[in-house]
Amino acid sequence: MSLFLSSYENRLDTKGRISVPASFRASVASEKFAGVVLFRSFTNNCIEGMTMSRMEQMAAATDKMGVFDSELDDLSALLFADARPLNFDVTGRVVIPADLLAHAGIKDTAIFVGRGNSFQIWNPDAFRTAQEKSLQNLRKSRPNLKIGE
Amino acid sequence: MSLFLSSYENRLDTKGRISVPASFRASVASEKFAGVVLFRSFTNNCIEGMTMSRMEQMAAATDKMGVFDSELDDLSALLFADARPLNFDVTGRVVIPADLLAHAGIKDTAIFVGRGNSFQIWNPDAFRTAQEKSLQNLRKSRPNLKIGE
DNA sequence: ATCAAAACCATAAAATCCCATAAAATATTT
DNA sequence: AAATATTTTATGGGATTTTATGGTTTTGAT
Repeated sequence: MSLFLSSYENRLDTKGRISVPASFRASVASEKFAGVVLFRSFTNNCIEGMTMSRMEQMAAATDKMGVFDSELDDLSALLFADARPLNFDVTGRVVIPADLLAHAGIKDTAIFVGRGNSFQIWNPDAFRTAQEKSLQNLRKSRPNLKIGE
Repeated sequence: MSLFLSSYENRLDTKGRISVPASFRASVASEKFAGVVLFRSFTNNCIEGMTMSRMEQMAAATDKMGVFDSELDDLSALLFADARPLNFDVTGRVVIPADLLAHAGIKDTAIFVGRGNSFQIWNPDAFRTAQEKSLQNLRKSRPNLKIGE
C-alpha cells in the first residue's frame, strides 16, 4: 500500500456522498477490499480512515492476546464496533454515516488529510485551526523522531 | 473469513425472529455452515457470536491446553455445552433462544456489535453504557497502547 | 388434531448502481 | 512556450437492487 499524502477538500452532495481523492483511491487500488474503513477518532473531532488490510492486522494482533483479556475487551469494543467499512461506488465516492459526520462537525464540505499509513477527514475550518495549533506546539518542543534502528 | 465490523440495531418480531445484519451474513457467506454459533458471554451480559469454523479453532486451542487442567474443564463445559448453532432463514434471520435473550436482557430490540473475528449481541442501552465505560478505561491506559505494527 | 417450527410471500425504506455532465488536470501539437 | 486536444476527476440525478420486517401458509412432530 502506498502512502496517503497531501490534503484534498471535497463536497458532499445531497445524498451524503463524497469523492475520496483519486490519489487516496490509488493507494488502496491493490487491496482486496475496494474501499476504506472509517471510525471516530479517539483523540480529535475528526474521522480516522484506513485500509481493510490494516484492520485485519489489528484483528490478528488481538488474537495473540488472551480471548478473555479485559483490556482486549475494551480495545475491540471501540475499534471494531465503531469501524465502518465503506465501498467505493463506480466513481470513487463513499457515503459517510451521519454519526461520523456529526462527530467531526462536517456539513457540506470535508477535507481529506494524508497521514502516511492512514488518513483523516475533517471539517475544513476545524482542520486549519488544529493545524495551526500543531505548528505552534512544534515550535516550542521539537519532537525526537528516530528513523531506523 | 472477513471481519465483523460496525454495529447494527435491529428489532425482534412477534415470533422472536431478528435479522442478522447483511454485512455479518456476508462475513460467513464463504463458510460451510450457513449460520452462526451463539452462546452466553462469560464476562458481560451479552451474547457472543461467531462462525462455526472459529468455534473449531477454539476447540483446537483448548486441545493445546493440558487435558487435566480443571479451569479448562469449566471452560469447555460452558463454551461447548452452551453453544447454539443457528441457521439463517431465507431472508437472513435467526431466532435467538429465550435463555440467551434473558441473559442479555434483550426484549424487542438488539444491537449486533462487530468484534473483528467474532461479534456480540446486546441490549442497546446496556451496550451504550458498556461502550462508554470501555472508552474511559482506554483513556487511562492509552499511553502504552500501540495499535498496529 | 394441536402446537411449534419452518418455509413462503409481500412491501417500504434504504442503499447501491448506472448514466450524464462539468471542471480540472494531463498530454499533444503547433 | 502557447494553444489545443484528450483524459481523468468530481459531482449531479434517476433507476434499480438490497435489506429489514411483517404476515400467511405449510410442514412435522406428538
